[in-house]
Amino acid sequence: MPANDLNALEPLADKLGRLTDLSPEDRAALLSLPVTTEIVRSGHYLVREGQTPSSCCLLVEGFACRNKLNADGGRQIVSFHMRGDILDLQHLLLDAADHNVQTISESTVAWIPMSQLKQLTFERPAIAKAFWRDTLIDASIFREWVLNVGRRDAKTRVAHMLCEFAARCTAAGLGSPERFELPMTQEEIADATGLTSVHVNRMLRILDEEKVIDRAGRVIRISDWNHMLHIADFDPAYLHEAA
Amino acid sequence: MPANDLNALEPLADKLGRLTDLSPEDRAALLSLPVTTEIVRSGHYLVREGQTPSSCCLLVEGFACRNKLNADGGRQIVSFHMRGDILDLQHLLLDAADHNVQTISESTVAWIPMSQLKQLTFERPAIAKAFWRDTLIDASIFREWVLNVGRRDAKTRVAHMLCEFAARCTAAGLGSPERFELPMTQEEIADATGLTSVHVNRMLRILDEEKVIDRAGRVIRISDWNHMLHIADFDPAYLHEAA
DNA sequence: CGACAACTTGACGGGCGTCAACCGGAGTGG
DNA sequence: CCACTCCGGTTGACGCCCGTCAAGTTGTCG
Repeated sequence: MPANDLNALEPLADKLGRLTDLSPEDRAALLSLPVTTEIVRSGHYLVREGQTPSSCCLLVEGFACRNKLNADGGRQIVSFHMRGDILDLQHLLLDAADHNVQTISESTVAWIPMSQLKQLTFERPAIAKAFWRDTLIDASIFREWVLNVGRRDAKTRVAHMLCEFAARCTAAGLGSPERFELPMTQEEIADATGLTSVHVNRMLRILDEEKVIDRAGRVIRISDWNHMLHIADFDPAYLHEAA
Repeated sequence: MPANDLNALEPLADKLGRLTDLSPEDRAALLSLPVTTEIVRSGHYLVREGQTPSSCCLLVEGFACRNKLNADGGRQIVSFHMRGDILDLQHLLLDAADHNVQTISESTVAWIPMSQLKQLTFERPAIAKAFWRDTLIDASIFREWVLNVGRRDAKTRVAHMLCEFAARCTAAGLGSPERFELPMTQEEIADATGLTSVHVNRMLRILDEEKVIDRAGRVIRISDWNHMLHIADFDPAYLHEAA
């Protein structure tokens, strides 16, 4: 658990570099943040609803999700995250966490003291801008998820989730539509799409049978991406990936 | 259509003042923004998906919603807005609109040139902070909506939407749980909750019959707020209203 | 008083949840 | 090296919540 691992911040610097133009000085300032890295198992809670974190959690390797629970204990996953994503940037300006953050695979995370992050955003407007832009893209993704769970049928819903995950993996350099690996269980796909794991399984089987996707365990191959986009009602504009 | 209506910016200044501490100078700078006000009918589009607005739209009076359409033309409302809300702040940093913004009642809106807003956030960190905080709260509300449409049954879902609307109206000085008025049709409630207008009607009748709410046209009275919170699975923490 | 939008209610059907059983692979311990 | 456990995945049977369709009512505005 090194106290200051430069490599841990690289994925973040890369991601912010995709969001906005960062000067070499901005990038250097970012990379010199003090961090504590940690390896955690799948299912580990990084933030729990109600807490007021004093450190900010950066995902260096692996996958995580944000989720909320309803009164019956039903879980709704509201987003998935991967290498380079900051998982609780909102606590820079909000007090208590309004949702949980949990790993869905073994992961490496880096903790950055909130005070240092605050200072960095104060001193470096370009970095504040990149963070704000990241927040706005997050919000856009949430809006698309409201549409996905509210107004699409089960098959389209699952396909859409797969498309978004494929697109984001591709942007993060973790695969391509032609081949990427799902880190999550079918139950987690269900919690993300507002379905049950049984029905997710049925929909995946149908997508496979109809040759929309090609499954081998958790490895997904999508040979006809345009066809998939159509089936999934997926338009990547909401990801705002073009800088 | 006055070119510079000071009163139009008051609701915004009040709202930002609730989000963060603004110095008198910050407030004055905000209030001196050039605006063009306009009165529009219910159903008017203020922003359309795909556009890249050059002005930012502030809701001065009335109500609006953000919505997205799926491939079948189904509409999903992703948020409601009221006096003092900025409707497309995201276009400060994002290019093309990823959703529509539409009034749901006759409304007064104020257009602020994007360039002026950008400059203000550049010169006044406190205002940038307030805007960022507003963005973060928006995102929190979207997350709760994902949970609402994904993991709650129809009755709870409608009740939750009513609770949120009541809470936000109360914060904006537009009513109280004991009495507030819905500006939207039952079809719009349906589009916000991922249901159909027929089923929304059934749920409202049940909530009324069970004395959870008391309806008279679009006027809602909730005498036992704690009971309503329970029925609706509503915890206002996600609104982050305490400064 | 006619037109139209919003609201209301009933009948019926289907998409998805629930329940339950079984399979396969990975990890674990004897 | 095999038995056992456990988690995740798979499949079928059945039922309910909510969508669909359709008709009627109310209220409002011209």
